[in-house]
Amino acid sequence: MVRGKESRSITSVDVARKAGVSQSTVSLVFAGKASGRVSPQTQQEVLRIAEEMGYRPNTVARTLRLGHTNIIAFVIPDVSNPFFAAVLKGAEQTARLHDYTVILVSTGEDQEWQRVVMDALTTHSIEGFVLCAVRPPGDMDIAILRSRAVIVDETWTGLSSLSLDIVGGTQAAMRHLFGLGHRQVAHLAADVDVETFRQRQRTYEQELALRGLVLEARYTARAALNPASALQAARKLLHLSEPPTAIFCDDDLLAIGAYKAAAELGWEVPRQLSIVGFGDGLIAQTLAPELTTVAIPTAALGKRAIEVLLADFEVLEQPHSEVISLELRVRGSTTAVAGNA
Amino acid sequence: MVRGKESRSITSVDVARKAGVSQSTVSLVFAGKASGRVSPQTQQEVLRIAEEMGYRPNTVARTLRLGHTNIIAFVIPDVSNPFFAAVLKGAEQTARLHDYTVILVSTGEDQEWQRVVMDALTTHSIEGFVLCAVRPPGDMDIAILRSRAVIVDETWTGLSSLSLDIVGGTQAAMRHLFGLGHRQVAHLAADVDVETFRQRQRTYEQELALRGLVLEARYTARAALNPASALQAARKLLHLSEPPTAIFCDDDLLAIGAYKAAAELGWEVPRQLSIVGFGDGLIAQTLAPELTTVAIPTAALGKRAIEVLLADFEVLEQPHSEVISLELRVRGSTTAVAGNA
DNA sequence: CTGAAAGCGCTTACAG
DNA sequence: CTGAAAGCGCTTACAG
Repeated sequence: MVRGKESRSITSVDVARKAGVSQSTVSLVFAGKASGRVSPQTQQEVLRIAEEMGYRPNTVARTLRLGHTNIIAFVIPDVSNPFFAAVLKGAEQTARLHDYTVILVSTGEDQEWQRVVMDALTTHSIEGFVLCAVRPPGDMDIAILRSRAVIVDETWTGLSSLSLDIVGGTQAAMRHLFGLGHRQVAHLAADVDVETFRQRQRTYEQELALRGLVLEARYTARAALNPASALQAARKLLHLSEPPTAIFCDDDLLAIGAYKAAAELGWEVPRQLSIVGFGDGLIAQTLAPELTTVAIPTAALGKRAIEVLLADFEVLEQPHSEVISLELRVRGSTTAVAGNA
Repeated sequence: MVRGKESRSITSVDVARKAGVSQSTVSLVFAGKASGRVSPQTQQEVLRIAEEMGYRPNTVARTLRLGHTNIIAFVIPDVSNPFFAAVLKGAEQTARLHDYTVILVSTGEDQEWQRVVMDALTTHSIEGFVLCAVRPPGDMDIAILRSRAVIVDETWTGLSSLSLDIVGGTQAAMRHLFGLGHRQVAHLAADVDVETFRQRQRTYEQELALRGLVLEARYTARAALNPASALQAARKLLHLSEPPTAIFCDDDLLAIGAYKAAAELGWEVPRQLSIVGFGDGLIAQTLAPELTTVAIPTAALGKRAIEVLLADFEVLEQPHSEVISLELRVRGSTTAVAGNA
């Protein structure tokens, strides 16, 4: 394994020699296919010797022979976003139950992850993909991914998908604010080009229209998914001549910026500014007051992603699509509109 | 790769046949060892045909032949702790530069990760390990890990390590509080049995002793590394008959609980309670006021871990040990002691 | 400059 | 119940 020092490791041949049986016999014992084919005594003996010698089957050889690994790549745009960690956690547990290992591939900002994934894929070392809020690279042949990938929080023609009911979640958030009397509702939008965020934007606009409210361009501010960028964008909103009484944030991460901007101006949340987030992870609990937010069932999402993927491995039917509904969790960051407007 | 449908994939033999050359030639071209051994025209031709057929070398076969993978496992106790995500990010970038892939192994609460790691290791599918705040399982033969693993934020006999100057960091935090006049400094401790936290505890105690302050058992509260547990523990501290004027938290995650407990009592941070954390990730910026905390250079840590590991692969010398110093970042959560005591 | 062949360590019919 | 042997797809001396 390690360069430099070739401490050749123990193989089934070594064990066989020492146990005085054939290599096939050792192999059968370790593959769990020995019952009825190898006598119990022989099995015992083989296991004992193997243990003694510290033998462990080489999975690389096994994979080459069998033609499939047991590795699923979990592809996300950014490891430092806690949302993905939470989904991964669910995925990993479920995968482990089915004897699969999940590896994390973080694409980062560079679009170059295509290379990584293409390689991994076509290189036969990865069996399936969970694409979490990332799309396949544009120039990729989708046929190669078919029934080997499930896309989460996105959709893609030809791939199984697990989408979130972003529309429903956004509606719940907006209606909650409207119900509290807010009419000047701003949108702190994620400046990321994926469908999940475009849906929030569209629904935000539709909800305003449904209430007969005008959509004002200056009420939408865009920010990258980090607190610093969110703060800058939120500042712009709060410094408007007629500032919003509530902000709908595309992600809890962005809500951090809204809290900070409010604090800078000495505004009290929620009395002078109501804030709604999207996600409901650690951040929502960390903020004070705790954040009213659209909860995404992350662990369940990860679990389901693996289940769908494994099902896809078995049958080559149509891609499977599933929508997961979202609930608004009302906490301390929203209240009835006051005299701020 | 995928069960069910054996869409046999294209191999070097297929390419060779179509290109009218031998399989060896194709192999040499793709291994980048063709120059001077295969004519440029032939190379061109092979590449063209391969491209046309969608050929991609099978890395599993390559690994079996070569005897080493290019996979490093990054082992952490909990994916949902943002600290690890940050370290991983640094590790991943560096590994990629050296053509290694990092996979994430999260051990979870169960100690059963030993099985996972042992398997992975002895199974020849993983080349090296970064153990991040986890120790090798007790019953593991360390020889097998030697020069294949680097341990971060921990130490272990026989393994290269990257430790943090926890003592220095804790001293800086305590001295900062003492300098502000605090004498009743509580310790919100992580209830996790790893050296990094034991060091904080010891240093906390030593610093008190150095100032001639008595160590009061009730001033130390233990909590699991999540906000809910931290809140419970922090409550205990604040409800003491003589509550602390400052709390030193073993981790930023625990500081969340301290903020919450203070908020419950209507105490203002830092005026009525100073709080110091440990970590300095997203959480420190999310809390309001922003958290004074001991900063751990996560990205640099991840980067260095990979570098040390790769160096270990090359030479079989003594394990390498390195200590990374920590800086206190003073922010808004600490101030001079008031009349609260 | 090019090819035939051995071998990495397994799994699995096939024959006894 | 057990073994000899082919083959997964590469890499790399070795021979020409």
